[in-house]
Amino acid sequence: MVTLVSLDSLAPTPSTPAASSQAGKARASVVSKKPYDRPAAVTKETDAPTEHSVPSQPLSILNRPPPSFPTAASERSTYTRPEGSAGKAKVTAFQWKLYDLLVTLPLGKVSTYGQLASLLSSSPRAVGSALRHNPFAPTVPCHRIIASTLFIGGFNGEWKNGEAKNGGAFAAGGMVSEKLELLKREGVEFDGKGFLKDKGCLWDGKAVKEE
DNA sequence: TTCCTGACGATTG
DNA sequence: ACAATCGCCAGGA
Repeated sequence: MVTLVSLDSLAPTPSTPAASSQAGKARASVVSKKPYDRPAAVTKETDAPTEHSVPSQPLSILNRPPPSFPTAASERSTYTRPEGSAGKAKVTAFQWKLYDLLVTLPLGKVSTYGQLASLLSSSPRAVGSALRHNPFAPTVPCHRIIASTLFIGGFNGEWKNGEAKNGGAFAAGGMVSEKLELLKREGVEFDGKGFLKDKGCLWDGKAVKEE
């Protein structure tokens, strides 16, 4: 059993909403140059963090009973995402496929967007997109997915970019902190810059048989 | 339908 | 070693 440590230190801040918004999406109607989508520089366009009217959902996924993951087709056909969660109400076929794959990822291991994409004959971007809409966390362990660089990556909509690179301390945001904590409990640790310590924790891609 | 945006990854400068 | 581009493909508007 998992004894949940109290995560009082987690999710203390309302977090800066900056990154998730379209940072510098220069409305490229004429596509000669695409502004790359990395929210590297924090633009202060969105400066209305004061409200955050989302007390309905506790910030910590860890303090919430794990949602059940429907496996029967009949249940899936009627399933709708809870209000407030990202994405459309209906879970798409691709997403079910991805979630099915994810639940075979062994505890104590991590995978990458690229690896999942490869296994599904899709693209890493599509995988990331589907993961961010995962309504079944942490039952469907999207927290075990990191970037191919072994960087911790994102969680629950937040993405901590390579700010770790600058030698500066890697300051994970609230949600990413939870991802780190979840993984830590599973025996997967990251260094001070947000990179996976032990490459041995990488998944070999083989599903676990549940006999 | 068409267009455009992403929790990415590999290449190129 | 970095930073900026390009390609990918699934979803949403």
